[in-house]
Amino acid sequence: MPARSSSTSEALLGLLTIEPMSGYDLGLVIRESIGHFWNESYGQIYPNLKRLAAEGLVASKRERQEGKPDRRIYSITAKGRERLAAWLAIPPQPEIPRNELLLKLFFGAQTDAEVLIGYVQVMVETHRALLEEFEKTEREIARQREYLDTPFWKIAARFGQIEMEAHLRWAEETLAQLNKLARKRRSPSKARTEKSHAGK
Amino acid sequence: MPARSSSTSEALLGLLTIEPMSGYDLGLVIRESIGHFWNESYGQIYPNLKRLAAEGLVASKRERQEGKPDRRIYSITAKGRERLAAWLAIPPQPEIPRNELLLKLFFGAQTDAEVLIGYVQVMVETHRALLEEFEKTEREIARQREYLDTPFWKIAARFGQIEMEAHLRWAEETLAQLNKLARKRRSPSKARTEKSHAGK
DNA sequence: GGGTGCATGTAATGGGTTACATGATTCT
DNA sequence: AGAATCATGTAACCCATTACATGCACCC
Repeated sequence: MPARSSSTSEALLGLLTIEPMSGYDLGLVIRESIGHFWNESYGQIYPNLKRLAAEGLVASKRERQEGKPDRRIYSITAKGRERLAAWLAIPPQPEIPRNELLLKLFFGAQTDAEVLIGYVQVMVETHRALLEEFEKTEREIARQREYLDTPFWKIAARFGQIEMEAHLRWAEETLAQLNKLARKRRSPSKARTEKSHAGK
Repeated sequence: MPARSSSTSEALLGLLTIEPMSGYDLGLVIRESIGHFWNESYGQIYPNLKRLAAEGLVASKRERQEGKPDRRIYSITAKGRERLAAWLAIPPQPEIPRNELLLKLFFGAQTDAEVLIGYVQVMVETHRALLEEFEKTEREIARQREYLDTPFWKIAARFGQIEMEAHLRWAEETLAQLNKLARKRRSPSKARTEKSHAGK
């Protein structure tokens, strides 16, 4: 999506500071750690690891396993840590969001309020589940013995919590609004059927 | 980014229900209406309009202007409205966010807390400005004579407000945390220099 | 004369998801 | 025998940003 530069390889380097891992592991770890604010597919992970290895930013060794296929374990090198540090020193780029729910709501006059209510209700369910996940993550981090990384992981989990709580509050407010609109449209009492076009 | 389907053309169709517009106008309108949750560049707008016209979803006519170049004004057709309605009936896809600030914070143990504090402070400033923008947008919508679209625009503006407020609360909490960490690291009292690696 | 705004486009580039391909082993 | 999990990878596709190209008119 960005015409220049993405932080995919830096995300991989960062995860490898926690522990040496295989590409497969990285995929799993991403999903259950940074997955809520940073995603990577295997189609990105494997080619990126190859490139990182070619640049000497990670080292790899084959590991034999019993009853399972061989794994290629990657670990970050000193050079890789330098690259990660350099990346951390660059101010983060603001994200350009693409929120399809909001887009559909913005054009909500072009459809039935009932449909929109359904979308918001689905969102409430998923965000409630996400909130619980973030809370669980925070408790797990708190339970662990504290080391250098934990305060930062907590900060990320807190972001998710606070944002989900805010979204749920908005959803409640929005559902009330949409219900009012649905009622109004169903009862054409003094309802003026205004043009939806602003016209000239 | 999505391998299949994006809502770019539907966003354009939706905006054309408000008023017939040129591609140039669409770019401007996007920035000042849906720009906070949906962006399109001219490199997307113009080719998409062409495709929409070829499919008969929009009609175009050239408009001569004095002192300015000609404009090609697009308006949505009946077929275009059908397409938009069909799209609105499909549940919105959840967005996969990519938040670089959170990613850098997650790996915060690999750099100085001072640097991270700077990033969060910049975020506070920009989000405060955004909050004001959303509030201004809401006031403007409220001031306008109400028609079919306004309640939905308000809903979108409220989302921005509530989210920005939440982010600012998180930022305050996070700055307090980071300051504690910075102080702790500066004074190596009984500070155990634990390994940042989880090891095996 | 040169910068800025209006206006429409195209091309290069790069990134990301999905789908496909392969193959071993364990469980049912 | 067949499904599921572990594991690594490639290729097709598509989409989005950026940069480039063009040209007119107005203002300083």
